[in-house]
Amino acid sequence: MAKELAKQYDPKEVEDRIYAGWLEHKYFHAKCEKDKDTFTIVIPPPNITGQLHMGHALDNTLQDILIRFKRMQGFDTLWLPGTDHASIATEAKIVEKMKSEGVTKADIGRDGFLERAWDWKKQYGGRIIEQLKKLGSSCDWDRERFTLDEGCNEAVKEVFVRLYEKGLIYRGERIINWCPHCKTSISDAEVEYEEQAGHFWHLRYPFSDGSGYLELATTRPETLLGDTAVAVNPEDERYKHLIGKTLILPLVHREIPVVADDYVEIDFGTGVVKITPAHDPNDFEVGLRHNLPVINVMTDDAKIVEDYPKYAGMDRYEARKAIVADLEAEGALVRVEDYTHNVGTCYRCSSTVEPRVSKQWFVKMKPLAGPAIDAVKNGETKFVPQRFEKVYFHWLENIKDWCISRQLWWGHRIPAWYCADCGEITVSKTEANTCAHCGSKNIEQDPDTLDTWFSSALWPFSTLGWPEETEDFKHYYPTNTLVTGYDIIPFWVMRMMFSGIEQTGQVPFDTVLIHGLVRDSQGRKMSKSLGNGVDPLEIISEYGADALRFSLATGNSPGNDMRYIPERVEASRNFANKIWNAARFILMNLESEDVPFIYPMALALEDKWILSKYNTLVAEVTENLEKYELGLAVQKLYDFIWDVFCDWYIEICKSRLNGDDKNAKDTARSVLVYVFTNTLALLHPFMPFITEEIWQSLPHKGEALMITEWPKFKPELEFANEEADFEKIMAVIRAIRNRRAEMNVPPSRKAKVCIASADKETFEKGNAYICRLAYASEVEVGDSFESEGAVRIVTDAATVYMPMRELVDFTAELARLKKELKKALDDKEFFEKKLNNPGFVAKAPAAVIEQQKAGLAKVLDKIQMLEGSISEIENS
RNA sequence: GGGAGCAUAGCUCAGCUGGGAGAGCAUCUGCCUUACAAGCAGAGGGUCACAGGUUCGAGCCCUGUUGUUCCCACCA
Repeated sequence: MAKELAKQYDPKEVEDRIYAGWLEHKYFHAKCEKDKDTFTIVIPPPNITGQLHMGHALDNTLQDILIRFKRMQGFDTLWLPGTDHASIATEAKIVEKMKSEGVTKADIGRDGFLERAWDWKKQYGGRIIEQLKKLGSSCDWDRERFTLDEGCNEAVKEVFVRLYEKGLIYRGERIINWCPHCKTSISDAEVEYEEQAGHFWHLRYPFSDGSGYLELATTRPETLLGDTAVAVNPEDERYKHLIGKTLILPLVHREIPVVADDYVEIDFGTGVVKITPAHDPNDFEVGLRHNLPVINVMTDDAKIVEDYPKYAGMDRYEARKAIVADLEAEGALVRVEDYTHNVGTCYRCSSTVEPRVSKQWFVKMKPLAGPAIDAVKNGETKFVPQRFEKVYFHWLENIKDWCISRQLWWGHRIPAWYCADCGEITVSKTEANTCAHCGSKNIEQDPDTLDTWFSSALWPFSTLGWPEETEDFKHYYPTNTLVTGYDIIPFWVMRMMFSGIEQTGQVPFDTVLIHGLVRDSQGRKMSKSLGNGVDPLEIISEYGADALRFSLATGNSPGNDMRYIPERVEASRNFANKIWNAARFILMNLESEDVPFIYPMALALEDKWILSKYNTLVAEVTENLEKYELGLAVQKLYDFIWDVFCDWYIEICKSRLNGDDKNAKDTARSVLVYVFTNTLALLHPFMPFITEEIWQSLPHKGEALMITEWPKFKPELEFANEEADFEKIMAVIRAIRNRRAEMNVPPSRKAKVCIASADKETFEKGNAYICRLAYASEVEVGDSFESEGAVRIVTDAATVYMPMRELVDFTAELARLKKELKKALDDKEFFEKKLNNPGFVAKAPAAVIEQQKAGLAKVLDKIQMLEGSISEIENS
């Protein structure tokens, strides 16, 4: 940065250059320093299909803030990046692309498909990484991982085999959620429910003995083909006597029993439920209890199977129409009613999920859930904010076995082989050639792959080299903070917790920092279909990454959703510009032989004030960051830099900088540089680019701001008395400005300012800048002044007289002073009431009582001065 | 049906362990004061949803009500 700087900050010119510099010096690289405490974050790996969106921008901004903060604090920090193969999402995209070329999976086969998938990964997998760099993410790119890379693959196989051998992974025929579009099973967590308008078809099933009918209702008449019973509640007086009788299933004309089961609600509908074990999870349970046959009526793309020739090949909705028509023809349809109900949909493609009985692999969850619950209950891992523990507990406490097999090709292939001779399963970490049970070579590997979340669940340790006892694993595991959105708790956080505990014996991280969603300016979810998404890259190119990061960090509290408001990014950009200009000012006042700030030096009152303020800022920002109150920290930095440092301190320094006193000038310069560069350090985690750029061009020690030491609170910089004294001067300046504005006096019209105060010493110190900031021609400090024809301004420490006779309306002046007096008397009453309250004096903490007493004393002084001024006017 | 969040200035939101309500934007007034008009100085604007309670003291804690958003469950 040259000494002649542009008036406006141009992030485009700075950001890529600064980032390249950091990379070149390997500042992001974790060196596995054994003597240091570690701070580790593993990135929530974005999908390789993905593009950076606002959610990523928020998530990664928060992580980068924490990592940069801890790095400056001297931790051996590791932010481990990577991407997720996202089996179902990626496979869907590739299939879609193939479709446009007229190619199907069957055409090219498994190997051909995987080849395409890896090409895809090569082409798009790096895209989002480049986008994360634009944001300023200080990830250790040398350690970048991929959920499907060799190491992760090893970890997956290791875990699968371990769990299998412990009996925690099993294969079984269960009812699962099936997506007919993706043609794969999906887990319970991957089903989203949405309300849909539908119908309630009231049907009647005749008794086989011809003794009448039983009426029931269904929302899915096509499943009738698979009915194997009808159920009633055992306590239902209407139907008790019918239990055990048989009915003739309409259309199919199969004989099915009437069974009794508690699951049936007496009060809902007719109190009779058709039971289709193959296509409804509740019915499946009923079926198990009553030993009912399971009849699958649908193919993997939700068409009716060939067993029902009339409907075979129809998809479920076509079949529904046909079946309803036939039921009507057969006289089995009583009536149709409109009905809205919740329908399960696939979280990836939104197709209606078809519950289906199928042979799949499952993880037995109960034994794994217990320790994961305990780890949070006993505080080994805590959620920020804590309320999300409830979500976590709720999921784990009600968890069902996790269906982990997917009928997909892109993913970790299940390491299980089936023997054609003895029918046994061989599970092995390495490629199996012979059946472990009978030695036959006639074995074949399971064609399915694992749920993409199976590998994500291992991410905090698989990425560190586990199951090998690597140096990285020993040094950096367990990790510290996991940063993610609340929507990912059931998919990922929970699974990392039980996997980490089960596999490594330790929780994978000590803190889970939860953030909300970034919504559009109207509070709607950003989505492709609404077209309301905001592209972070466009924002970065228009306003700069720092401005985007700053907006995302400001005014956001953990766990709460936030809206993306364009004006806020603009405000953040303005803030960056403000900092830039403060830097310009300081630079233009520096001289080549500039003196460093070495305490103690001959500090002026205002120097002690700013140092004291800065010192408090250090303590507060550090504490806020340690407590994950990032929004509070950044707000304080904003206020300090803009309102305290720029609007007051810089302005005040101008008189010394423009003056002839060399020592005073040097002191001002060194304090300016000291406070500013250290404040840049505090701001660096939030706005890394501009702070680094400016810091580099100011006098500094060290190579780069991002690796300098985090500022520390220094007792020797605490100046409580000077702070209070200086506030008196500020109050006077503000009061004068206020009065002048009210009287419409332009700044160009200077006036003499006379300050009468018991604390003359303080006001004399401020003489020079009171002149400057209060538009005074000269400032005189004394015990009392000739008041005739003067504007009177009363603060709690001084009475100010400004001789401006021709501008003063004394009637109005008197009214104003009386109004202020009234206000002061009210304040007096407020304090006295408190201090005269025995309960308050007896129970309130001493500090609070002191505070009230001090307040009262100030008000009393003010009242005295106001009364003096009023009587002066009245007597003149 | 169960659970959670939110309700604070015109708008969007902060408000840390309870101690006289804050910011940004918008509005109004006056300023090109040699770092910054993406700026400076000032002003107006709030019964902190409502009703109770605890407390010397409540935006903050407790109970209830209303409105709103979300998550889970799924009565076929």
